[in-house]
Amino acid sequence: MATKHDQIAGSLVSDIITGRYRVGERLPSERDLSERFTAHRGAAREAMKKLEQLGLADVKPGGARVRDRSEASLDIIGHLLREGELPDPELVDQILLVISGLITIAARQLVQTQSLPGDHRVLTLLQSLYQDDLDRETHSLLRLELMQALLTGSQNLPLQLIAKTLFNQLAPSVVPYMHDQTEPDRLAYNQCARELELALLQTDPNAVQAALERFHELNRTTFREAFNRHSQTAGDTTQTLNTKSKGAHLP
Amino acid sequence: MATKHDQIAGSLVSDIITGRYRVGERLPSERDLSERFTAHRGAAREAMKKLEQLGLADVKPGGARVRDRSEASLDIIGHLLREGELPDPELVDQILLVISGLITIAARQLVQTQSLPGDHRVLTLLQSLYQDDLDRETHSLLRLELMQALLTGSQNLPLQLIAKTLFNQLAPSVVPYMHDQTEPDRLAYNQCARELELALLQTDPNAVQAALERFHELNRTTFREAFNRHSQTAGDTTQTLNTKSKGAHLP
DNA sequence: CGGACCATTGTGGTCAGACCAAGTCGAATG
DNA sequence: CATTCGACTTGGTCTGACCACAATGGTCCG
Repeated sequence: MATKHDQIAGSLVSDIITGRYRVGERLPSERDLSERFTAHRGAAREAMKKLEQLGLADVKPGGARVRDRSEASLDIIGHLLREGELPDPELVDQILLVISGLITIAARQLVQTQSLPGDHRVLTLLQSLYQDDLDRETHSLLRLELMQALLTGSQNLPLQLIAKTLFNQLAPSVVPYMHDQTEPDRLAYNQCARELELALLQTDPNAVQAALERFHELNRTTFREAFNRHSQTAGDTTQTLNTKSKGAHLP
Repeated sequence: MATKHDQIAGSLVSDIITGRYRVGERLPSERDLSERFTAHRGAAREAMKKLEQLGLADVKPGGARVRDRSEASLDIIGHLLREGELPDPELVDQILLVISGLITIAARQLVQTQSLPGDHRVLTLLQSLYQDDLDRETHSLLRLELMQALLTGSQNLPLQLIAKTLFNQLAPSVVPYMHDQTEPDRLAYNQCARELELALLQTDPNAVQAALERFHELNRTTFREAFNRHSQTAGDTTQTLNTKSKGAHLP
């Protein structure tokens, strides 16, 4: 069992995110909550603290009120993804779009600030991606490492922090569906790896961006396929949080 | 006077950010801190909570340890900017670069998902920017509103949250230097506003990006000038609380 | 009858002191 | 010398109380 304040916070976060409390509405008082959850007030207090930290509520003497979602912290993304039985595909797509964009920015900054040495991490990784004898998992990992390397190479701290935050929130909701993904299009990946390599060596930001755009499009479709396959088989799960039966008998 | 836990947290954050504690090193215990600041342990506890929330420390039974900066939350940016007597120009530049990139992503998504009606907020704002009889401040505000409108128009929640977070952290450290900025290059702005308008109406993502790139470059230089001017005249500010003397009287 | 004023009440904010479980670290032991 | 074990420290939680401030509703005055 989670701690008391985690229970309370989780319940409140869920209630707010799903819109059971309207924006501006008053939240229950700490004393109310502590009674309802048979906890001491400190627990309720910590829960409210968490809500405030997430930017979901505005807590001050006299009462706590619900904030607009657009005023929230980036950390609510994880909760939004976790809310339904399946992550909202549109939200996932938006996140992927942003991550792609961030990586592109990083890559552009990478080539614009310095001409990278031939043994730069990014180039090494790209060459590894050429190999034809990689299994799917290794290929996935290398792609991830490549993105990570581009971000690190940018030397742009805010950029790295944003990307890490986004990724950390996305990963837990998405990894379960990635295990048996379809075979990626190696040919396309190889081609686009070569493009990227060339663009990097020529320090041409626009070419880098173009190559990355293709790369991200590949990733996106690869992911979409795996995800869609799962969302089809999850059509009739009406349970809340336990005993997920994925009765899959499609034609 | 700030609250006790704010004092403690501020002190610790500053110490960590400036590197007075090395990564992995143990932080003082809550009981130590509460004694040193003549505060209740709860205050020290809340301070540690804040450190954990900022991702600066890893606090668990047995002791709290300093985390690597790359593991931190995006919210440390504000503290990093606030740390010196003047914000680190390089960091500011990185942030501006990221914000620019985010807005570009937003604009691309805006034109790719829907052809916008002629009376869309963004277009209205662009037309306002044409006018020649705007004073500097109005022009600034309109530019800000334009960026805001692009972000909102993207309908991309993660994107909006990130941009808002970044901007909110940057603003307080930067606004003081923006009041008497130099006159912006109206001609260039107007030209690039027209470009952007055309690109938006044609729903051409690449043209939108190109126009925005020019726009951001203008903003960046406008800002840089104002900022540089101040960093020159800030040689002899010896207030604050430690009377930092920075010699620096170059030709 | 309407509006300004004020005390009561409830709220979050803080404090004090205690106990518990988990981690730390050094001493005793094989 | 390596391992184990136990005392000690640390954060985590709980209890209960007091404080300052905001909200609320009633009262009083115009």
